[in-house]
Amino acid sequence: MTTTRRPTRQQSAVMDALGSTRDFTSAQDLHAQLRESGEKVGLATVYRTLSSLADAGDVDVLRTGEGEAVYRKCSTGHHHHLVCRACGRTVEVEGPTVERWTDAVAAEHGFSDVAHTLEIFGTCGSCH
Amino acid sequence: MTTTRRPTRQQSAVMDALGSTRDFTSAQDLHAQLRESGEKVGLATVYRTLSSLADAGDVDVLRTGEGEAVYRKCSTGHHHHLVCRACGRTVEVEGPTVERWTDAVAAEHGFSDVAHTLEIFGTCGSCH
DNA sequence: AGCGTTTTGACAATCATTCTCATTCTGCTG
DNA sequence: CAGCAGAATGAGAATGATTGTCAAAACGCT
Ligand SMILES: [Zn+2]
Ligand SMILES: [Zn+2]
Ligand SMILES: [Zn+2]
Ligand SMILES: [Zn+2]
Repeated sequence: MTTTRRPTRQQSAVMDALGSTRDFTSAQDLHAQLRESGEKVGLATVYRTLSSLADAGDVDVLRTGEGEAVYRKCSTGHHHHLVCRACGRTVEVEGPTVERWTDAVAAEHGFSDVAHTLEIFGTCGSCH
Repeated sequence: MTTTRRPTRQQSAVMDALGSTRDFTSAQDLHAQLRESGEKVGLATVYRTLSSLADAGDVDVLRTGEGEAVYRKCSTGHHHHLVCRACGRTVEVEGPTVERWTDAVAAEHGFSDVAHTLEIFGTCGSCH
C-alpha cells in the first residue's frame, strides 16, 4: 500500500508556497495565495497535497482554536512549537525534558505505543 | 461582559450527561445521548452550554484528529491527559516538570503571557 | 505516438458549529 | 398572584472547512 507519488507542477507550487512563509498557514489561505501569484491550483488539490505531506511527515500540522488545520514546513525530526498569538511568529523548540516526562508518565500508567502533542502559545517580544 | 448565568433544566441535563462518562465526548454525541435518555434539549443549547462550561474552565476541551471538539468533566486545576487510543480511557496527569520546561523555553525566547496544550496518546494496559 | 495509471479541478455533498429570531422561561416586584 | 425585562431555548437556516465525485488532463514508459 505504498503511496506511489508522481511529481506535478501543482504539488511543487503548494510546497513552494509553504516554504515561502515561516508561519502556520491554512489550506484556504495557501490556495488564495497561489491564485494571487498566478499559479492555477484547485482547492481540492491543495488539500490533497497537504494531507500527503503531513502523512509523510514533511510538514507539521496543528489546529487553531477554531479547529482549522494549519500547516508549516518544518525541520525534520520531532519538535514542538512556540507560537506568538499576535503575529504568528513560530519558533521550533525541542528538548529531552518533555520527551522523558511524557514517556515516564505513560509507562507509569501502563500505556504503550505512546505519542504526544505539545504547543506553547504566548506573545513574543516584538508584539508585547 | 460577565456571562450572567441562569440555571435551567437543559443546562443541568448537559452537565449530568457529561458527568456520567469519564471519556471525552463530542457535542453531537452528548445530544444524541440526551435524546435517548428522554431529555429534550436542543442541539444549539448543548453547544452553548458546553462553550460556557469550557470558557468557565469547568470542563476540558480538546480536538480529535479530525478537528471535532470533545469535552470532559475534569478535576479543577491545570492538568493534562493521557488518553487510550483504543478504548478512550483517560487519565489526568500533572507535574511541575513540564510546566517549568514550557515556562523556561518561552522565557528564553522572550515570550510572555504563556499558555500551552499537551496531550499524551497511547494504548492502555487492558487494550494492549 | 499510444496506453494504462495517476492527478487534477469544478462542483456537489458532508458535517460540525454558529446564527436567527420568535417563543418560552426565570427571577423579581408590587 | 399578575406583570415585566432580560435570559435561555430550539427549529431551522446559514456558514465554512473539508471531503467525495468523476470526467478530463497529465505522466511515465514503451
Ligand atoms: Zn514544526
Ligand atoms: Zn515531544
Ligand atoms: Zn482534564
Ligand atoms: Zn501544563
